[in-house]
Amino acid sequence: MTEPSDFIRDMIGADVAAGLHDGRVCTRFPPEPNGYLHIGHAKSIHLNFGIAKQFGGVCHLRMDDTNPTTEDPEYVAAIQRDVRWLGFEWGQNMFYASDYYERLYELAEGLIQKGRAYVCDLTEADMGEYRGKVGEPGKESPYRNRSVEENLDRFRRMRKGEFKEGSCTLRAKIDMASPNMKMRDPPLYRIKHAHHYRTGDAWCIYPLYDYAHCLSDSFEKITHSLCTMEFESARELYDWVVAATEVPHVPRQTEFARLNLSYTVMSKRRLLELVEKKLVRGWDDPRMPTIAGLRRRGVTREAIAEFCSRIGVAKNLSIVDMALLEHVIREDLNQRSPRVMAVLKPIEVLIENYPEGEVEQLDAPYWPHDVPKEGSRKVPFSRTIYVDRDDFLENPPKDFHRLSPGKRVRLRHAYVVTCKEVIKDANGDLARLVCTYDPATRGGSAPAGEKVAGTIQWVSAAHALDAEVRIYDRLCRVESPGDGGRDFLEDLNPDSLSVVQAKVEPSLSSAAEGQHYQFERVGFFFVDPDTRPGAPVFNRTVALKDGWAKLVGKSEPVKAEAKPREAKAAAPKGDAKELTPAAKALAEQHALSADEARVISSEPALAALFEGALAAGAAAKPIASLLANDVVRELRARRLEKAPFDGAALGELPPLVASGTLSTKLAKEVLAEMFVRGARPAEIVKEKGLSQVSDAGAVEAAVAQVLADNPDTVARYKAGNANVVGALVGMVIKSLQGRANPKVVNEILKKQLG
RNA sequence: UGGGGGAUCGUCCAACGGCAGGACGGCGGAUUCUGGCUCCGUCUAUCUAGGUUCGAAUCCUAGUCCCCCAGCCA
Repeated sequence: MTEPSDFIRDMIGADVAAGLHDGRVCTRFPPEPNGYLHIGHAKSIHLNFGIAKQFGGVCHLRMDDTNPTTEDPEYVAAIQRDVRWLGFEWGQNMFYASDYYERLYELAEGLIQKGRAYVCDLTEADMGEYRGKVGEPGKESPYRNRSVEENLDRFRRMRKGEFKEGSCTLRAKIDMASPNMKMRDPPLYRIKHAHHYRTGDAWCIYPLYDYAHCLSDSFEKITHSLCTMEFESARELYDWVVAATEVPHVPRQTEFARLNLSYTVMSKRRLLELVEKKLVRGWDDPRMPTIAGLRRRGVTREAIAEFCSRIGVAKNLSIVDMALLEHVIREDLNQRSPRVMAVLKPIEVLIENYPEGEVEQLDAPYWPHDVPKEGSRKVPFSRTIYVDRDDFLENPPKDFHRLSPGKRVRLRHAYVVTCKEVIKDANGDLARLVCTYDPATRGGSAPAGEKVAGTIQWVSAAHALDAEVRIYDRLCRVESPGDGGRDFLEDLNPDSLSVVQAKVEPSLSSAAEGQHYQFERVGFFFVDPDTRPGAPVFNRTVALKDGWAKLVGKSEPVKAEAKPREAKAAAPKGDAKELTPAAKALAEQHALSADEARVISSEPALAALFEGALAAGAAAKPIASLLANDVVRELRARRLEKAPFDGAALGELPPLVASGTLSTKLAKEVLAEMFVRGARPAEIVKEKGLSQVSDAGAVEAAVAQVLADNPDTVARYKAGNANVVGALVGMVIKSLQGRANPKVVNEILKKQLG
C-alpha cells in the first residue's frame, strides 16, 4: 500500500527533512467530551494518528475540557472507546486540558504582569458592543488600563470566587482595531461557578479555547496542530498566546477542511438535538453518523479507514457523496459476509407437486464464486415456502425475471419452479401462490439447454425463524439538510427506519451479536446487540445495489432536487481598479502597461529595483515585465522585503535574453539563483555554464533521440493530440540539461514530426 | 462590509511551467444459480477577462462566486 499524500503530509515531510523539532513529529486529537465522535472526527483521527505513524511520531489523545457545563465523563469513555475501536492506541499519551489548569493560571498571571492581559468588568452584551463590527474598529474597554497590581488582585479574587458569574473576564490586551475580530482583546478566562467532571469544585474560573488549546499543544510538545478550517482566523491568536506567554515549545497550527456528508447532519449541535428530542434512539442509533452509530449499524473500522483515505485531505469546502461511503461499506462487507437467505416481506408459496411431509436438506455454500472462502450450510426445503412479496408480479413488465403467472424461476440453491396459480383473499389481495417444481433441477441447476433468467431467495415455512429486521435508510431525504434556512428537522427522512418481521433460514439460529451477513439479493445485515436467544435482531447496514430498481426508474433514495448549477461565468464589471497616482505616473513616464505599473508601484522593493536598473542604463520595458511577472513572485515566495541584489544587477538580465545567451526559462533560473546568492547574472551564467544551445545540429540530434525514445507520445500526437508537443519540447530541453533554445526545439520538433 | 480562506468532471481528490488523471456517480455492454460481485466501454471539468511564456489548471493583474470570523462554545 502506498503512503497517502496530501498537502499536510507534504508540509510535515518537508519540516522533518529540514530538521524542524529535530525531525520529531507529534500530533494530537483533541475532542471536547461534550458529545459522541462522528465520522468527521474519524477523518481527523485517521489524519492525526496516521501522520504520527507514517513519520515515526506519536499522537496524543487530549480531552479539550475547558467548559464544565457541557462536558461529561460518559463522553470521555465513549470517545476513548470509539478511538480504540477505530484501531488507534494512544498508550501513555492520554491528556486532559483540565490537568493544565494550574499551569494555565500561572501563565495568565504572567501575562498580567507583562501588561498583556487585564481583568475587564464589561458585561457580556457590552463586550460584544465594544468589539465593534467587521469592517469597523472596536472600542477599548474602560478597564483596559488598570494597573498590573489591580489586575493581579482582581484575577486572584476571580479565582477565589469573589465575583459573580459573568461579572468579569480576563482579557488579552491586543488591539481593539484589529481587522481580525479574534484579536480584539479576546477573553481568556471566564467565571463559571460550576462543577467540573474532573476538577470538581476546585475552580470557578475556566480558560477559553483560544487560550487553553495552544498552550496545551505547547505543554505536550505537539509539533503539528491540525484543525479544521473554521479555526483559521484563530491561528493569529494561537500564535500570539504562545509568543506572549513565552512558553518554550512553539507548535504550528495547520487547517484542513472538515468532512461534510450528503444526506446526513454532522454538527454536534444537531446530533445532540436528535438525541435529546428522541428523534433517534441515542448516540449509537444506526442512523446516526456517529462512530458508535456506524458500528452498531454494521460498518467496520476497515470500511471507515478506506473511506477516510479515499476522501483525501484538502482545504476546499466539500460535501462528500454518501454514495461513496455506501460504496466502501459494500466493498468491505462483500468480502466478509456469508450469504444466507431471508424473506423480508413473506408470501406463502405452495409447491403442489412436492410430496407432503417431505423435507430435504439442500446444501448451500456461504460464499459466492468471487469470494475465496469455503463453507456451507444445509437449508431445508419443503412443500410450503415463503418468498418475497416483491418477487412476484401478476402483470410483469418485460424483463421481470421473477415470479409471475406461468413463469419459471429458480429458487436459490433449490429447484426451478413454475408459477401455476395466484390465490387472492376476499379483498382481492394476493394471498398465496401455487407452483410446481421440477425435480430434475435439484440444487438449482438448470435443465440442459434452458436458461433460467431469475433466481429468488426463499425459506421453508415450517423451518423458518422469525426475526426482527430493522431497515435503515439515510437519515435525511435531501443532500444538504437545513439548506436555505430550513430547520434540518424538516429534512429528516421519515423512512429512515422501518422494522419488519422477517422469515429467515434456520441456520441463523446461531447468529450472534456482531456478525455480518448478506441476505442474498437484499443487503448486508448486522446482528444487533438487542438480539436475544430465539429473537434475533438484524440491522440493515446497507442495501445491495439494485439494478432492477434502477431499471424501472424507481431508484430508492431519489436524488433530491437537482441542484441548479449556479452561473459560473462572472460578468466582468468593467471598471477595473483604478491606478494610484504613483502607478499612473510610472505607467505614463515609461510607457508601461497598467498591470506592470500597478505591481511595481505596489512594493517599494520593486520600485527601487526599477529605478536602480534604469539608472544603470537598462531599458524600461523588459525590466518592468521581469519585475511584474517574475521578481514579484520570487520575492513573495521567499517572503522577502527586499531583493539581495540591486537594480543594476537585475538590469543585466534582459540583454542576456535579448542576445540569445539565455532563454526565458534559463533567465528564470538565473533570477532564482540571484535571490539565493545575490550574485550578478553574468557570473551565474559563467559559473553554471548556462548559456543556451541554439545550434540546430545539436538540437536535431536531441529531438531525434527523444522521438525515438517515446513512440507512444509521438503516436498520440499523430492521433491528433497537439498538446503533447509541449511534453516533447520539455523532454528535449531536459535532455540538453535545460539549455536548449525552446524556439529552435519547437521548430525542429515540428519539422521532424512532419 | 474589514480580515482570512477556497474555486479542476454531477461529487471528492490528483497534476507543483510540459500528454488534465483517479475514485464515486451516470449511461451502455459482457458475465452470472444474488438484477450482487467482477470485467469492458463510455460521459462530463481547469470561475471570468487580460498579461508573462515556445508552452499556463499552475506565474502576474483585475474581477466574480462560495465559505469562515462580530460566544464569557470548541
